[in-house]
Amino acid sequence: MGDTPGVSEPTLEEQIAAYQREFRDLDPQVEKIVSALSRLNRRMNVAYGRQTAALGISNAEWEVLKALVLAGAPYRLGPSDLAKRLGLTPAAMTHRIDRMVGEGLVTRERDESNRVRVIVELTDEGREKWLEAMRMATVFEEDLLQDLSSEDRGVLGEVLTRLLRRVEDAQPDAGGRLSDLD
Amino acid sequence: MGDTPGVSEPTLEEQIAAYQREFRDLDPQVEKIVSALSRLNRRMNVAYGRQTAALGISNAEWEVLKALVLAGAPYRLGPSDLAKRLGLTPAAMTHRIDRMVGEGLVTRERDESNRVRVIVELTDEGREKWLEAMRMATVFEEDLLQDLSSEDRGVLGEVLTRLLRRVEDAQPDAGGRLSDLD
DNA sequence: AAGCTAAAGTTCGAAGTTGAACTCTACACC
DNA sequence: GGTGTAGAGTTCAACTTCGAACTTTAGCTT
Repeated sequence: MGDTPGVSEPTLEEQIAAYQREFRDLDPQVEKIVSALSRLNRRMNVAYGRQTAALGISNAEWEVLKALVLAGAPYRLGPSDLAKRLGLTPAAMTHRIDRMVGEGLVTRERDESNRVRVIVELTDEGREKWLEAMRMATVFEEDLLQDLSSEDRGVLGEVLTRLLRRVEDAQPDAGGRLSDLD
Repeated sequence: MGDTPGVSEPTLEEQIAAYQREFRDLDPQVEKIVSALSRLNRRMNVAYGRQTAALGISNAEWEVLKALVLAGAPYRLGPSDLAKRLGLTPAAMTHRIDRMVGEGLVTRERDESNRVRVIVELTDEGREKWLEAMRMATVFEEDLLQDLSSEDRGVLGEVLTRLLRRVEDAQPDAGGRLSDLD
């Protein structure tokens, strides 16, 4: 097998060098930021995935739990609201809720004051799962940022929010699905 | 229908405030960084998705084109290598390549020197698509970072790579799928 | 009041992904 | 040289998602 050298994923530095070779007018500074961001995000999702799996749920389900908790007590939202917040189609939301009802994480009932609507509500078990996931997540996040001084953290948070505001203004979620795509 | 107030996605600030309400020992500084990162990434993927869609390809296909270009001339990789780099199962890779062969973006042929292997190679059309996507992406990225001074960009790039190194060390891709999950 | 229109959810079929089983080739060992 | 083992890639069934069609209810309009 002396044929193919160790063809593993290129490092960030190799990747940037390769892009510059193939695409002359590339700003390496910009590329570094964008690529690091994207890789970092992927790794973080993997980490979250391992943690939620340890709790017997999926990242997808964790997203639903988070949205419900964020809504505040009594932790209720309609399927459409949930779908909007998670960037899913209503169809996908229907199935996701089916599953989670089956697992006892949420309940689904018709809104008697407006019978077109459905209310999805967090169960105690769902809330408990969220809490455990949250505990694990914060440990991981704290570890991730361990090497950053408090000032660095402040600056990083500021810069990222600045960038976020810029995309959000350019992309006012109008109309469009916020599908994840990656 | 004056019943449900405008239940739209909470802003980053609202989200952090809500989490603090529900989970006492949450570091708002950490949460801000992590949430901004994740939202930013989602928005960026939406933006890339619109651009690649304008070229008649998907983000998924763009990822394959990128991996092949990164491999350097003659732009060849095996399905397993591709799968590893993209964080997909070999099964998914098979189907993805099927599609892309049908669209003329890549070719697939057996490696005559080792007939177990398959070589996926970028076509000229595939390379051209990559180039156009790259041009659009860099315009978007430059616009995204427009408000950041060169020093800010440098610092941001450094900090992000530092974080990336930290997760990569803790998570040496060993064994595990690098599935995206969100 | 009858009918229109809009909105909420669900159902259905097509597309993409996954994990597991399977096939085929290359290489090592006795 | 035959057998075994490991690796590459594909096939298959189950699951998740999407887009579009559809059902049901609420609120308008005349």
